[in-house]
Amino acid sequence: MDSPSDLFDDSSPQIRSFTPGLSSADLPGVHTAPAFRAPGFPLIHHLLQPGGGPRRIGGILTANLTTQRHMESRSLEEEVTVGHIEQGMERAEERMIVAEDDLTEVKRKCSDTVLMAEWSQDVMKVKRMKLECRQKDKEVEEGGKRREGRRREREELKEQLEAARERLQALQEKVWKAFGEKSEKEEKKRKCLNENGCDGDGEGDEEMAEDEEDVPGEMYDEEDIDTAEMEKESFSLLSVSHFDNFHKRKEQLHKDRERRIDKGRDGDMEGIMEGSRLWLECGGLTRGDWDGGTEDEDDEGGQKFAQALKLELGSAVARVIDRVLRLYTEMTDHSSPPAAISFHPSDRGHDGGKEREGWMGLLTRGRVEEPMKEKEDGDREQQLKKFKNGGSLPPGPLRCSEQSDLPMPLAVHRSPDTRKTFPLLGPPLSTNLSSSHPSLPLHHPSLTRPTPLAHTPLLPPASQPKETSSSTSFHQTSSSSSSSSSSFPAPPPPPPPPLPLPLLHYSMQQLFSRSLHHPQLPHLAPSRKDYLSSDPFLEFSSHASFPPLPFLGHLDPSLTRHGVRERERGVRGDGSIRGGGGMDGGELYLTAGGISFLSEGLSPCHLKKAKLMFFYTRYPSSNTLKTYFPDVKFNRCVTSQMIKWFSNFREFFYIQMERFARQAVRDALTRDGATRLGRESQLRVSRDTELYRILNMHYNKSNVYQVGAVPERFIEVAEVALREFYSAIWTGRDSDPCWKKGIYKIICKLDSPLPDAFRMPGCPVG
DNA sequence: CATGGCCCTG
DNA sequence: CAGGGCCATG
Repeated sequence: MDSPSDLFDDSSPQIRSFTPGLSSADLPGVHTAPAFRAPGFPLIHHLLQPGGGPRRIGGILTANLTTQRHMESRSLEEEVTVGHIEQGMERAEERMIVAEDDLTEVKRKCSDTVLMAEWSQDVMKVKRMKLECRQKDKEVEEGGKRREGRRREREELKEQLEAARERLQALQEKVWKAFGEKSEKEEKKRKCLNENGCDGDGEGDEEMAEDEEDVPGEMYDEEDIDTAEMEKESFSLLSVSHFDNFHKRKEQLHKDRERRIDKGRDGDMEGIMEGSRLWLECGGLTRGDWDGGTEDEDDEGGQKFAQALKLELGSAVARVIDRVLRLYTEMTDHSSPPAAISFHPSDRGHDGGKEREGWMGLLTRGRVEEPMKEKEDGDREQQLKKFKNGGSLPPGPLRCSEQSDLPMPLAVHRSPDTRKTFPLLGPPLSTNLSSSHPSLPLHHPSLTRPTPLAHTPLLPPASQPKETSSSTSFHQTSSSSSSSSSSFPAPPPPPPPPLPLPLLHYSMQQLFSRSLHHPQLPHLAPSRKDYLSSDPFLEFSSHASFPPLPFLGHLDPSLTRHGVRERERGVRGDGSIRGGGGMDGGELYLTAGGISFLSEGLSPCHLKKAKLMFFYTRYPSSNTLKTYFPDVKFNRCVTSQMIKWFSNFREFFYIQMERFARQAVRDALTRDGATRLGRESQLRVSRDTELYRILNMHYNKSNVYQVGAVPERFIEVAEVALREFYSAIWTGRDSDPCWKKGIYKIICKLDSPLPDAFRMPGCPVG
């Protein structure tokens, strides 16, 4: 039960426990309300400073008592969600289990079985307590007598907290009995020396110092990191010996510290985040604890573990309390239902962390996609609901109305009072595809027009597409028509298709993000699934070999969220350790702060993705690129490189067009008898032509899109280009030095909106 | 200054 | 075929 692998299982329930009820439609105000706590509210972060606990034996006790006082002074009159406390307790328990594991390791060295047994017993007790708590929660929730129930809840919770605290203290004592051969003071002195700035007994000073560096600035951040760290920690527990692990951590610690020193004091938030990260990074070990050298590991290992343990316990309890408090403050701030507030990363869409980060991202980079996406979901769902209920809008293609309703998908971070918006409907470029080219059938799924037009000949003057041609090149593929609602919540009851499983191997990133816990993504909100039903990419997903593209980007914005965070922090190459080298070329980055998915540079993966994107857009704006490469840290260089990519793509494209056009002209000239027919056939770009083969080879080398999956639209565009080239050459316009410009102009208007799936960070498997 | 196109190179 | 350099354009 308490095997290390259970840690994962143990932690997943709490992820699930709150997410399902969190569909944004149910909580209209959630994503609008600033969920992060009101600025200036002190909470008890100062109690949470990690150094405080381990450095003095009474640390935790002090913290707890202070916390208690704090709680009582606030009197906690507002309702408190049992669930959150439970969550906190679970986490505390997790921590304890981790600690327990550590202890097991130590135990093996110290062979103190008795203590171990006691410890296990205690842990079990806590567990049991937790279970009871959970049961009570359910009872209480179902009871419906909110008011009384809450009051009682609070009482019970308080009691339980007390009990937990006491238990933790007891545990502490036991641990210290076992490992505290050295006196606390000695330990402290030693550490002070290591820290080289502390005047022996100055607890206050120490606390202050710790406050500056290690206090988690935002619980949300801490939580996020915490989870990641837990995972990492647990992971490492499985594979690496503790001491190895600790040494690694130590190294990272050093790096971290260096970086922090480098960065100096600019950016309080960064510092804070770093601090909390640092803390968690070393699994609760205080900085400097491991500076002592490596020889006497076994000797001091016990002590250190005890310290780590103590820290873990202390922080866990403190966190629980802080959670409660935070919850309390939030309850007073907004009247949203308790369930709406969750501190688990998995609902980051509705928690303050996400929101904050979104905003931070906004502030720092002006990127709005990430925060928007969250809202989009809600909006989509709302809209869906609206359709179901009111049915005021006609089902089916609604792009025009949408667009009128939605001025600029990505332009502005809309104010919280979200109107119905559908930013996902398409990238900004979609406007290019207005009916300014009436002669060109706009076949792209998301380019549906108010009235379905019959297919019009591609080439205005000379050539009419023949039946065969239209059957191959122009046939409205079932997919394109069926997904005509591509970027829109489709007709009223769209049965959410089953989530494609292969999703997971789209990129290792997913594996590492949350799939670790639940590969099946059971917490998917329905609104998210709607993407699947309405996304043109379904077309491709249905192909066996097409790994269902990156819906996870939406499903699990934590990826991009990490990206935002890293972005905020301005991670440099030196700060990140390139990890997961063999992972499909993905952008898995191990930074000091955890796994990050933000790529500093561009990988072959990105190139592949860009090529696939070329099927849709030949002239992506830099904004589009930024939108659809959320895992790329865009700087001038990267941006221009990517632009350059597309420039190269175009170049190749046009070269081929010209080549084939010239060939066609030659053919036409040589076999003038069959001119007409020959020319017609030459100017086709159906899927069985050489030109198509070449293009596909180039942009879809690994056949991520199976044959036939390449967007029809692209073939049309290619055909247009080919014919333009042909006619230009035929009429001798190519003598003009810039004869291609006109063609470019035409082609650039034929860009299609990119499927939402491309928003996913990562790499298309192919 | 950003961007795109073209030419050229390795 | 990716990318660098150069130039034109806006």
